[in-house]
Amino acid sequence: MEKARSPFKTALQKQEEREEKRMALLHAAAVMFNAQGFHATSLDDVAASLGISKPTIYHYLGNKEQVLFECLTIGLDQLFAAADKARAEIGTGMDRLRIFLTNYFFINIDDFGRCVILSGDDTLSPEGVKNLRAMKRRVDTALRALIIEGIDDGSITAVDPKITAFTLAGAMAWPARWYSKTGPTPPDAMAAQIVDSLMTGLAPR
Amino acid sequence: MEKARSPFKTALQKQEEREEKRMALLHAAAVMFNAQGFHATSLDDVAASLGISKPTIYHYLGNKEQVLFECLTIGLDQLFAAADKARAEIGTGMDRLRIFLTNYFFINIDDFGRCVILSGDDTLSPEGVKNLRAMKRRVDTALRALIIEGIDDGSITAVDPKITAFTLAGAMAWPARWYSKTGPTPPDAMAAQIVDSLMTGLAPR
DNA sequence: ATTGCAATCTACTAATGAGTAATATATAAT
DNA sequence: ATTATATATTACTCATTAGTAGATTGCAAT
Repeated sequence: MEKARSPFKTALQKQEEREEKRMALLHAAAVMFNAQGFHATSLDDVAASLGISKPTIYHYLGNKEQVLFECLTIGLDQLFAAADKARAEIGTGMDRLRIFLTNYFFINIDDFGRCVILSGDDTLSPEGVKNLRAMKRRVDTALRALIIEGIDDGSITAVDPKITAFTLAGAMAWPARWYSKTGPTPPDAMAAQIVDSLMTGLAPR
Repeated sequence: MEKARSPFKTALQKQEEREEKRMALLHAAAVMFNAQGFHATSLDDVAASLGISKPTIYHYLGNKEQVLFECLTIGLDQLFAAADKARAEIGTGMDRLRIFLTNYFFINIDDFGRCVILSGDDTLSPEGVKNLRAMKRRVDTALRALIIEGIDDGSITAVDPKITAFTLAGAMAWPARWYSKTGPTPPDAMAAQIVDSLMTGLAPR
């Protein structure tokens, strides 16, 4: 027999509710940071957009910089997870690079990923910048590794991995600035077009 | 016989002095906007960096948004001039595209060009955004024209001009975020590497 | 001389927004 | 019952900063 639905919450449920609220706050903040920029967004506005008051944000997340830092961490974690997953895939280096870049695109046009691209390093404290840089470096390293593996197995033409990683990252980051999911070209199609175009450039000849 | 150097200035000299001061103000503002972001930079700070007071900025430039708008206009004018010049050059479409992109790089790592890339559209009033968009579109149009000319004369492989223009723009914009002129790789070398890498991708096969 | 204009300052205002203190309520634990 | 903890609020403080008013100085033209 099922337990009757009870209004009395278990510890686990409360934990989950808290986490859900935390995420809702972060998401609301990310959206507003992306739309208006970090400094132009007040925590009062973020709170108001969820129908709550500012101190509640402090209760769940701490100060404004921490809010941003959490958003960036989520975005970067997504990128890193995508890199890990792509690297574990079977296929040539180019195959796996294509998979990674496609997901890179999806993450970059998502709220937390956009945050990573749109926030300048300048917004954080020196401490925060250091942590952020380290996370970004991990993603860059993974990207380079994929390129190198492709060169080694002959699926990618001989290029400079470092420069190539930068140009690819730049090309993938740019859409965060202008692409709208609700525009004429749906995300899948846009990702395919951009990634195809880049892959053509990297194909052996 | 030469005129004696006189401390009494002609109208022209005064005009020039004014213009020089105006530019010095814009440059100082651009540098600080790039380093800390628009909203995190106060006009008091900009003024202080030149040893003057805030009202002087208002005397020369008007309000804060106008200061930014001027900076952006200068950067975009530089880009457009580079495009014009490249298009007037002789050589294949690819040759001219290479010339344009190389200069695009130099402009983008310069103070006013950086401003264009680092400032989100969000910072300006709706009016300003409209003007800015129009200027950006002109540059994008020129870039696409070069790509199309290259495809037509066979110096560039058949690609989608729109998508290619976006990926190129993204790849060229990215260095504004991380490249430092005083780092290990000098601007010329960095430009050459990046542009070469992109051109390889566009070469016919 | 006087009037006007350009450049610059000091000293304000008015608004905004980060962060906190004190408080209220509800639930959970003892 | 009582005490502690989590959630959320109102109502502040304090610092920052865009923008302005008004004064000052000096040069230039009449």
